[in-house]
Amino acid sequence: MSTKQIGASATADDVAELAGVSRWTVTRAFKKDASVSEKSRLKVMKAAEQLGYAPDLLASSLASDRSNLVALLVDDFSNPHKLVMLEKLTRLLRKEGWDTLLVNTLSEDDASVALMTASQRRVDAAVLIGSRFDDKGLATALGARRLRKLLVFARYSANPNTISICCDDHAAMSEICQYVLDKGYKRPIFLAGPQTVSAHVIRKETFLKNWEEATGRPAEFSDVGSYDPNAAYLHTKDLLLGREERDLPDVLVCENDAIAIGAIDAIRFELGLRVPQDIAVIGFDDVPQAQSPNYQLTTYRQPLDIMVAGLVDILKGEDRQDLAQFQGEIVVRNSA
Amino acid sequence: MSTKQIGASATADDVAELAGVSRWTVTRAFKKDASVSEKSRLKVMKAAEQLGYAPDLLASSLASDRSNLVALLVDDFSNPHKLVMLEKLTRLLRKEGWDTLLVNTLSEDDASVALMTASQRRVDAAVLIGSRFDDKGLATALGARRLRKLLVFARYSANPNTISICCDDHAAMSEICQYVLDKGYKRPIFLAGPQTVSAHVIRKETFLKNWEEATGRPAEFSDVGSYDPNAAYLHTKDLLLGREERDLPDVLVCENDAIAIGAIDAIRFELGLRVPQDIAVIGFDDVPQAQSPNYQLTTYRQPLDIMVAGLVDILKGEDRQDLAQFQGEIVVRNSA
DNA sequence: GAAGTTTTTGCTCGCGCGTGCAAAACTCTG
DNA sequence: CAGAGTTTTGCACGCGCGAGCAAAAACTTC
Repeated sequence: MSTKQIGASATADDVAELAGVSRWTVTRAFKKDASVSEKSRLKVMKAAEQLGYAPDLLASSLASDRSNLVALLVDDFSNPHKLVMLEKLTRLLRKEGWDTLLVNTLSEDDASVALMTASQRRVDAAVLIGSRFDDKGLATALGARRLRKLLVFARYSANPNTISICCDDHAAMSEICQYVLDKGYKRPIFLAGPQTVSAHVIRKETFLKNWEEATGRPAEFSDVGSYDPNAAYLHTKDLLLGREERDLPDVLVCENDAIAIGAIDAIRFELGLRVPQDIAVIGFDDVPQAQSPNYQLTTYRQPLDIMVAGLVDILKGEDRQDLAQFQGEIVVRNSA
Repeated sequence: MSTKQIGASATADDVAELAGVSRWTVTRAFKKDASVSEKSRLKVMKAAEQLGYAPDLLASSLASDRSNLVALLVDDFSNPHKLVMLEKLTRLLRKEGWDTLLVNTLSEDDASVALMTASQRRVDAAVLIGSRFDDKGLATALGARRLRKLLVFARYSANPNTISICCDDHAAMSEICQYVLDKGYKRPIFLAGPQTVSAHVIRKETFLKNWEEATGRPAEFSDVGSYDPNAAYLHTKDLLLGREERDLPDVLVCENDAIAIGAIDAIRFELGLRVPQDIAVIGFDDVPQAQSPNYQLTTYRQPLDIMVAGLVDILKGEDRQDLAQFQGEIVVRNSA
């Protein structure tokens, strides 16, 4: 029957014929814990090798209703931390047998469309890695779709249909606040990112609240429009340039490293001041740049590897309830 | 027939039944240039809306033998330029109707396995974006597989089965060399990345050759093991620390920005020298960091947007022969 | 309004594989 | 070597949709 064309891809039928077994034996030979005799498995493998056969994952997904595909939705590529996360996620996922669909959420209101795209590919799960994803929008998008699992990575989501994998921002920021107090800083400014999403408010609110409780005075804050270092540079310049010395902060507590790095540049090159002697800076994430001697950024490191492993557990169907409470650690360098 | 479960995904059959048309009319209503009457298209869309239907791309791919999927193979996530490329690629691809499979090439010899993975998903094309992909390995991997197209992005490949989309490295580096000569630098060192892949040698060879032709003296060079800024930092330190002043270079010409940035840090923080007054630095890529006032890196900008558009043309089946000759431009900042 | 032309609709067959069951082949015991 | 237990193999059916053709419907024209 199967008159193979040269270069055409072989199917399980072709392999079966060549190996002298049934198609289903071929299928089983390629499945991990399937019941095949060693003898026929070898026959199959030899034939498959000859024909250059590999199972068609499309057909397999369709038939089995499991795609072994995970969609990663990313809405912000200016934060260098994204690259670190992408690396760790794609690495472990692939090791564990999942392929990764990378979906660039093109604009603010594109998340639900992107989610739809993913569901049309029958992904086993969609993972949101972003700053602008809005809980409300997600609830809608999740509606009647056949999205098996919706995860939010590295940030908390209150959406009940969603699984958050993130560290305990409240605890983390409390720790940072305590560090700032211990170091004796008096006039902090909190530099927050876009505050459109409720979850992002946690770090800011925590810092402001803890600071006020500890000192009796409110702390100043300011919202940068994005997590882009260059944007943070301009924002910090606008915020601080021209201030009297007594109105300047002695420490900038930043929602993350992307902001912190831009802020450091602005302090040095726009204000002509020194970090940390004149103004100290604290970040969050511990991006690769943070260890550059240029920045030596004191920051907070999330346990990314463990978090990714937790994500994989969820994909495997394990029931984990401890995924929104990971503890990281302050990495003390020279910037504060 | 179709007793739909709540929350279960609707199929074209369900929609057809509800809309009172045949399944194929439903299919057509969702296809761009298909012939459907406006009347039935509306009926279909209304029914689809009610049921939350969207075509199953898996089944569609299987039946049509077109997946609208492109695999991006990335083997090096430490170079920040990768994030820029990923953003631009995923953005345009999605706009044009392709989804993106991001494959992390885990180790040196994993490229062909990764390629296999992609082909099992029936991707319409696989795009290599990396530093370590080896032409020879690719030739093998490409063997009898059903990879429709294999592209190499942002670097040249001599593999005949492969389409390179890159700028003219020879011309670019000649331009840089001329700039270095014009500025009157006398003792350059070329800092190259991993030189395992023949294509990477182009920039280095071009610079060394042009320099020697112009000055009659050979230029020094050194190979950094990777495109990681932190690695480049250490390498530069080892290379230059302890040299007599007359043995120090007056300019470092770097294969790309990742290396250049690490080099600048090393010059400042290990040698205690100034950029560009003591040692100038030139990069390649124009990563976002290059414009930081900290670095103000003079570098070479590739026309990424046009290159990505070229890639899309290829995917669309257009025949373009001009894809390995893109011209970029030197971006002069303060570092050289 | 008949005949011709164009648009729209329906349908058969197949894409490549997995599920779940039943038949077949083996293995073991007394 | 019969009978019971175990492993291995084969198969009918379906996953959801698309290509390509033929039938039906809608328009034109005179």
